[in-house]
Amino acid sequence: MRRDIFQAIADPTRRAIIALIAVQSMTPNAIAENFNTSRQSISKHLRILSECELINQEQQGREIYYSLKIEKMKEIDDWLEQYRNIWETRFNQLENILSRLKKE
Amino acid sequence: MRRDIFQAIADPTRRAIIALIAVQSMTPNAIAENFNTSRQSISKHLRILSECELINQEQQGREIYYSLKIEKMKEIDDWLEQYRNIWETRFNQLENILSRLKKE
DNA sequence: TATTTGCGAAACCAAATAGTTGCATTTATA
DNA sequence: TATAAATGCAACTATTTGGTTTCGCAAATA
Repeated sequence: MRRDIFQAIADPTRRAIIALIAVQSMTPNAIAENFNTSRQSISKHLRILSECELINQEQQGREIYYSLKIEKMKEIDDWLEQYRNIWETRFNQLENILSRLKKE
Repeated sequence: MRRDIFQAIADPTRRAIIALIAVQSMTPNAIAENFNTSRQSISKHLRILSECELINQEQQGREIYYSLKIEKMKEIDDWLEQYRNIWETRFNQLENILSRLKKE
């Protein structure tokens, strides 16, 4: 069973959940209100996000507040780093070509 | 059928293919040599990457050279932007707290 | 020309996924 | 105390996924 951050963000519903709880912690019910799917399916997504260590949960009485572990999102950023180098190099090369063309 | 860049990078084999062809364009056979899976399964991954518009292909005789559309990777970076703001803010807040503690 | 090579596509299969329904448990409230 | 609300979990289902095997086609080569 693959359980990494790339798996976590592959599903559009999970990306939407991430966007919601990035702003403020929310209960499963409150999250589910934003989708036209059942509360249980949201709970399953939350479990997956939890297994990927992408979210925190805090029990408050009978409610559980979920929030985003923002630092985990940085892992994607780290992975992207190698490609960012490539596209910036290409962009600079393009700039050089353009400025050379301009001079001629 | 979901076919977006997040789907594309969800699979570890596809991430490895992306890493390979980011450096230089390669044929399916050459790519497959780097994995212990069949050429056909690599071809299927290439088709998915193609449907996500993540790769270019260039026919050369009977060989097809695949390369990464690096600018497409930037889409992930754009999506990350919103979260980058959050984690940088939090980091700055932490820094402020630390420097205040230091002064006291 | 006959054979080999590189490739994509189709048919098939097992496992994973996303969703549902139906519980059980704990906490709040009438 | 009885009931309602918030939640997680298990069982089940349909669909998707990643892989294999087999095939056909076009290009290279003997």
